[in-house]
Amino acid sequence: MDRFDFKFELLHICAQSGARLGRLHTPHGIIDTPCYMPVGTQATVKAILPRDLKKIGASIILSNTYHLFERPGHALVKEAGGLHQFMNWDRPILTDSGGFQVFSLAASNKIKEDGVEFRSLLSGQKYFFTPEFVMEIEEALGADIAMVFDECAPYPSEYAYAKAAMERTHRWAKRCKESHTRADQALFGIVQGGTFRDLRVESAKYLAELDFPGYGIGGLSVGEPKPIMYEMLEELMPFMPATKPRYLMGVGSPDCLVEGVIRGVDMFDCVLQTRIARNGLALTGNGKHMLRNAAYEHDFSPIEEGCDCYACKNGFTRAYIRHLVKCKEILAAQLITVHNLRFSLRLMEQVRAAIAEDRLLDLRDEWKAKGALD
RNA sequence: GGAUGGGUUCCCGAGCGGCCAAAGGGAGCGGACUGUAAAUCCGUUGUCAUAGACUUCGGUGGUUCGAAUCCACCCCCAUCCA
Repeated sequence: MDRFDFKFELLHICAQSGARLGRLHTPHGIIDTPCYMPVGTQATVKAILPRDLKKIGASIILSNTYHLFERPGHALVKEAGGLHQFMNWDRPILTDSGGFQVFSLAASNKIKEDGVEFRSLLSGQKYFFTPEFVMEIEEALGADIAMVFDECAPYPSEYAYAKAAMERTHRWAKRCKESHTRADQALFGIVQGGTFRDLRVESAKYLAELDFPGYGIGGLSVGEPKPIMYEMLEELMPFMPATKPRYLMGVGSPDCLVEGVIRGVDMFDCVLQTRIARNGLALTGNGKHMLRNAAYEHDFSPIEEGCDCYACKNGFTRAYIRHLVKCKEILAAQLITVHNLRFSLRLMEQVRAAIAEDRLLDLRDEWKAKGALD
């Protein structure tokens, strides 16, 4: 494809909260921000059809470089015509770089200056990921947005280590940028720096200079208390280019989504919604409901009164879903997944509307009072 | 009627003199889950209770310092033989 202009329109800033309302243009469509991106690690958002993802308003989904590299292999995805065609999803896709896997599977990996040596947990095979190789994979996958290969320091980390990981991430970001060739794919840099303010600021500044079309904020929500994550966001945000989208990686729960938006985040992704769905936990406007629990045995109301998801609109009751969960029926995962995703996407729709009306803090407080953010 | 194998805590099922309130599953109950090694994982499940105490292994007796475990009789169940 020809060069694509990944224009990010900053439409409005909430007078009450400072939250940003925007619109990101990609080859496969426009994304209204702030947005929540459902995660489809293995080229599928678990337990839901692409058709239904579209229906509930998912404008972009995530997939994973590391997983697809291992299975089925990026060459195969390329042979299929790219990830969109392979998984039958014609809206935007963002691929994570595998940097998080380096961190989350650290026991079996060696981090070196040039890249990371992986011992695959799937096959036992050894691989060596360099920034250049990751770019090759991500280009073969062909997502609208690719992430640079980064190193995500765990929490807690020593200052020296967080600094070293951040600096390595910076060098890798530069190398990613230099080796990235697809003009129809945006490459986002990733801010690191652990839980250290000065590092976060330094990282934001450094990456801003590299001039990426968008920026991930990585290494947060990795076990640190929420106030620390919020503080880091507040510290680094003034140094993020205002005209570029900001993507808080791996976040989050309803409360983190709202608090993130208030602190200037434009994009989020999180596996929580789909994972807890498969474990019987539903998100609602008055808090989480563990539908497996005996409390719902005779509860013939929908997961959430007034919800417009397929499960809630079509007579699927809590009692029935509890039955399905207890029987480990696949339909339980499907129904709760569609609900949790719709809940989160609707939450973001409402957040966007509130930004436009300069009342996001009011909305946050209303939700808090109702328990929606518990 | 005879032979053999069995009857264990909600269920299945180990245990075969003390380390047994009794392995392991299942089921039940509860919890966790935030760039997905996750339709996963963890806890709990006799009673009262802090410790600790008390009642359990078909029934009744017995042997023993001590029995789910050994003995006797009885009651059930399964298979086979008449």
